[in-house]
Amino acid sequence: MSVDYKTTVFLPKTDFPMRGNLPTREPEILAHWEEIGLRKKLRESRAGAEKFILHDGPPYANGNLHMGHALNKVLKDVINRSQQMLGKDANYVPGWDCHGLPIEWKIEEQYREKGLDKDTVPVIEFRRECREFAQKWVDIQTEEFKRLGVSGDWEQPYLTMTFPAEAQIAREIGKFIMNGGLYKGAKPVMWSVVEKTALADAEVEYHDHKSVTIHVRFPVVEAKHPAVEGAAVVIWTTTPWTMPGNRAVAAGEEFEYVVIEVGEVSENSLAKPGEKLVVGVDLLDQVKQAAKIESATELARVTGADIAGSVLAHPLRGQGYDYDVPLLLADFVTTDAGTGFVHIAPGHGADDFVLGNENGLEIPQTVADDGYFYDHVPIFAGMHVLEDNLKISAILRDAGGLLARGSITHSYPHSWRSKAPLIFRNTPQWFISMETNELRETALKAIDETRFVPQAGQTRLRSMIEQRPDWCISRQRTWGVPIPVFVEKKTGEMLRDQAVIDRIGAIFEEEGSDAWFTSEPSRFLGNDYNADDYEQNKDIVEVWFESGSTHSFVLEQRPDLQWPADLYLEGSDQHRGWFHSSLLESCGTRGRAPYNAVLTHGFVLDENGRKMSKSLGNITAPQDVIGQSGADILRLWVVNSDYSEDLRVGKEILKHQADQYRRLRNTLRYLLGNLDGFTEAERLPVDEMPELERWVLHRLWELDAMIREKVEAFDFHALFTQLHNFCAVDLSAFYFDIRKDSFYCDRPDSVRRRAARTVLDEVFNRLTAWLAPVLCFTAEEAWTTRGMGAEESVHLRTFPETPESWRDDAVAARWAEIRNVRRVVTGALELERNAKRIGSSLQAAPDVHVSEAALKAFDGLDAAEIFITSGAELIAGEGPEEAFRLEDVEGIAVVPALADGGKCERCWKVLPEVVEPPVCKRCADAVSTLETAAE
RNA sequence: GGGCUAGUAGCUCAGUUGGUUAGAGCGCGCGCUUGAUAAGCGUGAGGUCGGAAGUUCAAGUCUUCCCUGGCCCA
Repeated sequence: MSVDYKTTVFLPKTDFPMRGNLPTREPEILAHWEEIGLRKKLRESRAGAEKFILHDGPPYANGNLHMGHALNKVLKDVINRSQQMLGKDANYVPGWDCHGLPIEWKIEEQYREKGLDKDTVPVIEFRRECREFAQKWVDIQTEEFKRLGVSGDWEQPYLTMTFPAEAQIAREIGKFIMNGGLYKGAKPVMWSVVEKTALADAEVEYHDHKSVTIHVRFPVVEAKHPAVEGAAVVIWTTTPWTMPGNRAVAAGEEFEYVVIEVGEVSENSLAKPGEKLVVGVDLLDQVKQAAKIESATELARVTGADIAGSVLAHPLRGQGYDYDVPLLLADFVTTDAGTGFVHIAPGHGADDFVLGNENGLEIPQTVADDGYFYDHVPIFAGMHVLEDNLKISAILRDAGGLLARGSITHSYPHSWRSKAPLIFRNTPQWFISMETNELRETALKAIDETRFVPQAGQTRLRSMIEQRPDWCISRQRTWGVPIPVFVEKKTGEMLRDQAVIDRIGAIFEEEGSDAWFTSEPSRFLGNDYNADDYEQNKDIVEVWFESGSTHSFVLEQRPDLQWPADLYLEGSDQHRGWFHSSLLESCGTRGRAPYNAVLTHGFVLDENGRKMSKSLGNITAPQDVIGQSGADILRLWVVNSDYSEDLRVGKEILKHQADQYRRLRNTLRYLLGNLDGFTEAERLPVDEMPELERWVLHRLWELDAMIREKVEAFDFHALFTQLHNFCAVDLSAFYFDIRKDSFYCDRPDSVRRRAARTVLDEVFNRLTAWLAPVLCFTAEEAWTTRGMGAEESVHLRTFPETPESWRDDAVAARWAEIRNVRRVVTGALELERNAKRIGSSLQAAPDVHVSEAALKAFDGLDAAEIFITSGAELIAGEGPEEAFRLEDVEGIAVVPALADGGKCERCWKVLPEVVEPPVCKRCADAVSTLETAAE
């Protein structure tokens, strides 16, 4: 009788498909989670457990997600999920940054398209539209984040524009009002004299503009170097109107300057024969040409360092400009154009302002908001900064200060709205002092007490805090939280009264900060003050202050969270941003950082390490990855990259993620297939297991320890590399391959098969849990496919405890030796295969010559089973000359031979016992139990 | 221009205090299996460690300079 033995073999059986089809399946899994209320169950399951709070840095609500968002949120999710698997209560509350300029622009843009003027729209109406715009993008991004598999409180996220948030932001500013940290100062900003408003950098357009240029003498009054005594330093500027604001001249420290005596000059030259001038060596020819100097004698050469500290006189000395003009050193001085000296007007340039501050210079207010000089400005009062430059240079000429006049057409900033040229103008602003209350010192101490991952973040943040100037928190804008300050008109003093701040907070809490613009000031001031005596500030606070305050209105105020956060996690640009502002805000109000640890990740680049940009056409969009491959593929990319540096992504890299995914998925599938029908009754105690199974348990023990360590270190790259190697090298290529025969052919009640299936069960339980934080969809699919255990979701589980007793270093060492021998055997068989002497390894029965030590490792083991051959002879000794050896494995020699006997039709082994019957004894026995069972 | 940071096989990454022929996984080529089959196993080929100079008995590892990127400033 002929039997189809294939039907008697226990082949893997599972509903878990080989192909993930993730773009379709993932949304189904999301819907399922929604249906069973997974989020609620998760929170309940961890009630009372130790909290792990990763405080979300709010993305800006004004567009679709890009890869940077995806990377950031997936990393956060992997960390939250893995902390959750450690048994902690990792409640994640996502948030959004809703105020600010980019949204204002969008709304203004819409107005322009409709032909409306922003200034004719009531503030409240404008703010309402901004709010709606932000809300729209919050909703869109919520859906996009959810689709990535990010688990969090999407029902109740935090938004910086909710009334309670706005109220708390105002109260936080109030703390700085009360503790004296907030003060009113001034700094130069881009200013449009047409619109009478400050402009942000992004609102500035550059167009060609023709400017009057002047070379001006600054006579040396006190020389630091004898060579410049009696000489005049020459500066060049394209903005004559800044001369009244001049307070210093800057030189380059290592630049070379030349002192000349003027010889002959052209007829209409303003230079005087015999006078001594100082200019940069490289620019001497240009200056001579501009000043129409025909000849000059070089008297000396000096460096910037030589003459620094000299004192100069303003060219209008004696006419109201009698102060000393110091000669300073600055690294922004160049020799590209001009004279090698830069005239410094601290109120009219960013560099000038910083240099002025560093050197304690006066920062004069010379220009009113309409572009006319203030009345208090000597000589120039009433003149216009853009229109009267010729007049200004004539005045300088008459005073003997002008060396030359010219004009230049150059790229110059203009307003994007009015297209009018802009000026840098010193304007009143609100600052938080870095020194009052020792804010800088407190912040630096807080940095030292914070854990940084990677460590380099600490240095970077530290050096920024060390160097940064006072924090300018005011913006002359509309969409944001107003700085809730009243200034007494008579004294110019700001009002410091906690009762007023409390009132403002209470009103904002109910009505939002719109109330600041709609209510009478008396409502906030109460009965103690006369509203007429006070000026209400209309500046809003910059958005970095708002997001820097999220810890106060999210962590402190939600009972399901706690302050400080365990972790802040953002891209490395946030050293200047959120990490920075949160630190300052919290140190200024609470004396310490709002976080215990800070993790930074790099930026997403294309496959060549270039920045992604539309013009390069190298953009990878998360929506496309999800649609084509699935969110789990994107999540896999995150952990397969080293986030401590910049990450690359592109077609080829994503293809590799899909390849790796397939290996993981098939490992799960093989486990499921061979665990079909496994019950507790089949489980075998560890001490009755073969050594191979005990080796697998040892590996699980090792991995368990590794995973817990890597999760705490947030090192998912190392974690996943090892996990993948375990699946590919230890399981698929080794353990599964060897035990395949047992799974398929042993009788179900055999010890060997029961042991192996018990181990598969342990592997499955751990692998699904270990993979779950990353492959959140696939792990769930595998877990629910098996449909066992009380938990309805893999995400409700914790990493299974692994008994210490599974550790067996002796077994590990022995099997390392065994695998070495095995490598030589497979190498020898490969030659046989190439020579067409064998195909399947089961056709072989090699003689393996081994050292005594190796022989001992095989003690009590079936070598043929491990080699997946039909037979194998282990022989102590060196073996014959012609035997196969591997260079890097000493003392192992293999002489291949064909297995002797017939091929068992069921298990395909070639055994002497298979002669008449078509199957071997083991298989005959196994088949008989099946027949018994069938009867 | 300044601060921080990176450049190791086609790809993602390891490479300990400088010390043998620089490793892994994936991909690729070839072979086997056809009972994990749009899977599985085996095996092989790939690197002047961004470049140059230097220190040293010895440099992927230390020093200097240069090139190419990235983030933040100016």
